[in-house]
Amino acid sequence: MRNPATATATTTTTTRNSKGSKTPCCSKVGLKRGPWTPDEDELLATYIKKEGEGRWRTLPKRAGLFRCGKSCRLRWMNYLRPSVKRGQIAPDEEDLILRLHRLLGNRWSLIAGRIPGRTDNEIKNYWNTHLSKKLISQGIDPRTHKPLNPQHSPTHLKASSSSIPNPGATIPNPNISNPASSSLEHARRGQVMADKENEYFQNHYQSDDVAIGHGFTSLLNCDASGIEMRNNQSQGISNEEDEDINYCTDDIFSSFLNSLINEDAFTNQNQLQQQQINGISQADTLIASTLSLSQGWESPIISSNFNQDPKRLNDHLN
DNA sequence: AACCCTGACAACCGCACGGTC
DNA sequence: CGACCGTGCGGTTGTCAGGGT
Repeated sequence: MRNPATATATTTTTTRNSKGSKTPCCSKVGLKRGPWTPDEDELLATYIKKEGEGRWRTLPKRAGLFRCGKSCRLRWMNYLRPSVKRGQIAPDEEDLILRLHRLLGNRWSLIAGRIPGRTDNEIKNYWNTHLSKKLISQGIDPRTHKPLNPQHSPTHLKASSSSIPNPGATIPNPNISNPASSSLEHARRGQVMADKENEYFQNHYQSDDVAIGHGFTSLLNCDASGIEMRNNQSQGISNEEDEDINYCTDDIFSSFLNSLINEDAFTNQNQLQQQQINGISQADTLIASTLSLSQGWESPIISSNFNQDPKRLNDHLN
């Protein structure tokens, strides 16, 4: 429970992040919190249409709003932006969210980027309120997308599926050992994924050892707003790295994700469950391995191409 | 009518990271 | 090199509407 008193605190409070910098927050004197009024929305939307986005910290003052910059940005990004699609999540969107979550985990911004008009916040909320419960009711762990009942799971899946589901769980730290990461199974999963990555990138690049090494991680670096993100990220990096990031076009990102999303195994949940009961399938291994990339397990092809430097890989994944 | 409970989702918070000075 | 700024992300909390008692 948040203490209501903090909303009307009479002292200016700031917190410090790990780098020691001040992080202004909405608890500053005189700043309004809580739901936005139509008038505030109008002020914000009008100002941004006229002056453009950015400089969020000073925007409220310039726009005549008594809100913190973060609050303004959030309101614009999640609600006021013209491109934001309101209304019920369609069945096909729901299906896509499920597939992407299986691939990417709680990378809401990445997931949102694949669903036009939907924001990360909206998808996150929808997941927590609808989809996670739906999966649980189907006996599926929403975090791992594996059967909840350990009795029905293959031995090698028990470790990750026997826990109580926690939809809001933090993505595991790659540095913290994962049961799967220390096993032969991990090695096998990694090799399958490595083969799949190799196959994919060999089909899409002429220079294997260069492209493979950077391709997948570049893809994960891409976001919905791929172009914008590239523009931002490419600033201040070397030419060589810039060239690598240029591999990360929207087309490549799309086609690779689509190639994973459209795997037959994704299309039938019961079929997938049966495969898991009978024994791990290649598609399942691919899913697990792909998921592992976003959740901290290690893929040999990735690490080998990052000079055995998990930190660098992790940096790219994050 | 009043109260309680629950679900949905908007909003907030802490943190991380890249860039700039 | 360190301090600070701007921004984005994921997790958590607050608010409110609607239904049940």
